[in-house]
Amino acid sequence: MKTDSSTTYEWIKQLQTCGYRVTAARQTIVELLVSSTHALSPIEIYDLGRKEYPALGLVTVYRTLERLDELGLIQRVHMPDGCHRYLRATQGHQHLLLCTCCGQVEMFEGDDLSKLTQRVEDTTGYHIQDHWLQLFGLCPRCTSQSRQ
Amino acid sequence: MKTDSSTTYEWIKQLQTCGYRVTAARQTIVELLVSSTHALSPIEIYDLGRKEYPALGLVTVYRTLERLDELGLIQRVHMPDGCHRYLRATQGHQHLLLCTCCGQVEMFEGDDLSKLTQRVEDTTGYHIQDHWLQLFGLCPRCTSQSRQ
DNA sequence: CCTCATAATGAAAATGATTTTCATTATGGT
DNA sequence: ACCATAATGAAAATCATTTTCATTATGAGG
Ligand SMILES: [Mn+2]
Ligand SMILES: [Mn+2]
Ligand SMILES: [Zn+2]
Ligand SMILES: [Zn+2]
Repeated sequence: MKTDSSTTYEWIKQLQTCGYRVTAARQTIVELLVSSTHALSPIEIYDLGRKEYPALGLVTVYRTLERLDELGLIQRVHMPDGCHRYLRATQGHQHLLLCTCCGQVEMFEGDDLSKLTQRVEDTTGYHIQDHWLQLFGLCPRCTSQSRQ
Repeated sequence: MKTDSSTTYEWIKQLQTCGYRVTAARQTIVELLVSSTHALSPIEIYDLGRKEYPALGLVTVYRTLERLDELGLIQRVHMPDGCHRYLRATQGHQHLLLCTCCGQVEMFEGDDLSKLTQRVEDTTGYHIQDHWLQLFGLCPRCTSQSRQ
């Protein structure tokens, strides 16, 4: 089982391997993303990050998110309001399930959209490159709370 | 076959039925949305609309889109950059297929995500309420152009 | 048709997220 | 230690969207 700190170390090492420098700002941001159970907005990362490293700038948060996204270490979550949040990427093809109440994010895999994709290609003549699939619902905790 | 103008009339009538007033701004915006083959951004609607009706304000575009969305006459398209576009809603449950090159939007139906949804509910304990599914690809025209 | 309450509008300002600019600082190869 | 330059943070700019507010236009009722 991978601990958060070993993952943090690996991410930093990957940044280094790609020629990026290791900085306090990046370490702070990486630690937050590695250990968070829900998708973080840039502002959240900024606010949480400054508790650890008060000099952190919001712009650096955006720039670091860009790098980590390039390296495939995090993934973007599209929120209904159009803003973005970011989440540790997992290995393999996965999709997201968001709690509409508390924001908790769960991943799931095993969608097989190939039949659907094939049929849509045949019907429309499009050449399909990518897909977005996100599910929305209530997490177990919010479900039981709303039932009262 | 429904003509654009009869659809425009119906939308206006629906607004009226719901107690909204019929105005030049709303007629202009409705006409554009009814006849467009691709998803329009608020700014596009504003720019196109002012050709018809120069006094049109961008705020009114936003407000009218809100109304039409409430009535289920249009649907929101989530773009990769986080901005929104709007498109005539179709009857029944449909999804979008966007050309990543020219922005053309195609609708398709017949996704059956119920098995997937059920499995994810069983696995995660979430109570799933909704889903987003969008496909991205190249439309036939853009496919042939990019092949040269 | 005329009146009038008020829904709707557009201009301007405010907001909030994200990006750009730029002078300063910190990293890491030498 | 030195130094080229990658990275940073502050401030300003940009862009989409929302709020505020004074003015205008709609449509119900007379
Ligand atoms: Mn998938
Ligand atoms: Mn569906
Ligand atoms: Zn929840
Ligand atoms: Zn195209």
